[in-house]
Amino acid sequence: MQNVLEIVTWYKNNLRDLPWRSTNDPYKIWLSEIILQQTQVNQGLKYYYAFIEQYPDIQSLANADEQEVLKLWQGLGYYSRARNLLKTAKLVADKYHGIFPNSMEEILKLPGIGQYTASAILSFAYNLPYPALDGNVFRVISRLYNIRLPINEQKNRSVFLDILNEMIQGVDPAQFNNAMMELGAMVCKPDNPKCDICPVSTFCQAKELGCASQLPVKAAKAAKKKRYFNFFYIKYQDGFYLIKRNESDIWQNLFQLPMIETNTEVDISDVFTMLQEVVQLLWKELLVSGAHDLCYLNSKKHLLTHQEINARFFEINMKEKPTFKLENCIWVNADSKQNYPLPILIEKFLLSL
DNA sequence: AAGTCGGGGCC
DNA sequence: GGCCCAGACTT
Repeated sequence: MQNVLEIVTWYKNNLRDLPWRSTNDPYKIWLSEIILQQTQVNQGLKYYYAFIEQYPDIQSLANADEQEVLKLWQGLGYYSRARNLLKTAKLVADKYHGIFPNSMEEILKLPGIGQYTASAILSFAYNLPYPALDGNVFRVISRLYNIRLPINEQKNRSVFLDILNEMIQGVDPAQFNNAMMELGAMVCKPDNPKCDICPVSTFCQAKELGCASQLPVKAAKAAKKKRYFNFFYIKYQDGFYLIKRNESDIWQNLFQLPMIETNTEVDISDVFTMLQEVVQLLWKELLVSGAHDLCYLNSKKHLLTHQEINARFFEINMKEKPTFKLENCIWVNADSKQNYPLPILIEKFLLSL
């Protein structure tokens, strides 16, 4: 295909001199690919040098301990990459005699290596014709061929791979993959693509249609759900009740004020209904379950995740006829940036009394 | 299929 | 402030 030749030729004349491009040592290729997952080249470069210096080959890495590796990884983010790096080093050292496997089937079994990284290693280290489909390549292909299928939907992946498998025929696989990513990183950028210097602008359908900036398409993420946690501060004698959360949700196993969750903001007229449910919950805990999950504060820290939690507290005095007072209700809006631990939510409420 | 893991660069 | 980056993994 003509556009492939243009891209590869452009790459040969304009490539950045990056250390992992002047080797086909599978260890160095693999290391660079792990470091560069979701990481820009400029950010990953110094970590690559540090790792190569500290661990010049896979055996030396396999002998390292996890804390040492994590220390070297510090600041890069996505720390499971570092843990998987060590796991794979040990695996390759032990089960593959220190030689990186060279088949798709074997390489995909290694921790931290998915479809992209497997293809990258197989092409860069062993020159096998597997197209590497990363964020750059998704963008280049979607623009070149005006493909408006969302790139974050798994079912569309094969559309891109089919095209790439055609393109990679007859050219050097390593150069092809490098060229596509380099084009995406340096020219066909997310914002302000440099179409004026692009070697394939005359082949590009997005360029022709003037819609490059709108590609690639990503399916909208589902709207964040709001959850409404209606807490009841139920006084009894000198104390009040806490009840344990289950383990399949946020704040796993933490104790909290008895609570009814709703998916909309409750009307004050619903409070009595909720209160009846809460009292049933408490009685069930007290009488049926033997109060295993009742009644004291657990200080373990579990942080709020991405969901937006709206917490409302109702003060109930069980000595009298159950009542609530509006002036004793407070709202706590905890968003993902604030990361309120549950104990702090409860504390805020108790301090406000 | 959706959620999670991060720090940095860019608009 | 939102999106993106040489994605993989768990639920």
